Amino acid sequence: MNPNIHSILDAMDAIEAAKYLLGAELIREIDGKLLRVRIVETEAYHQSDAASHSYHGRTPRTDVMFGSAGHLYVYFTYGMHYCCNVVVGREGYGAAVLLRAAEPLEGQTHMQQLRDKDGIALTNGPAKLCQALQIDKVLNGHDLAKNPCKLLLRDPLPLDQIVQTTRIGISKARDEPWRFYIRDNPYVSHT
DNA sequence: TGCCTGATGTTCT
DNA sequence: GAACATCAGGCAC
Repeated sequence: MNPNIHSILDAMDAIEAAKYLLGAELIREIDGKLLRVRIVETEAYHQSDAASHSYHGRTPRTDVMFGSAGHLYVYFTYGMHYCCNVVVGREGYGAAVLLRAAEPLEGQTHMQQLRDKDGIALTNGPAKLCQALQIDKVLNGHDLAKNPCKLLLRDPLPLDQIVQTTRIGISKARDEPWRFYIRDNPYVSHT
């Protein structure tokens, strides 16, 4: 049974949650096919973070980020890519954890078809992950306790398996060490 | 291996 | 009208 992800994530700030989500599984169901991945890389974003979408306040776009924890915040970027975040923290505070990379556990064949790629390139980047799991704006605001996209929390990883570094792919607040990944995992996008 | 660039939509100023 | 939490392909070294 999936524990209540809403109450667990509601009680965490983005940084705690970014660490906690490492090792968690994302289960996506598409046309009866099951795709399952293990999250291996995350980034924390919150309201007092200049690189966060919520930094400039609540707008129609960032609305779900300010909503209740345990929901999916999907946004479109660079004209061609989606990225997905897990909303965390209490309602009314704009915080989320960007899912940057994951390790396929089940349904690789279907992911290959969606991505037209194979191997590491399947899910080793935020937009790649979304493509492999067919996550787009339709799922923006989706409740991760429900099908067709569920978050399955796992026991927190031992701290010596988690690497904490500065974030990548952004221009603001580059120096904040709010990126986390699982040590020695080949699917981590950049080390 | 590593830099540079093009593709391209949505949001906010 | 510019910025953007990106990716993949091309070319130089």
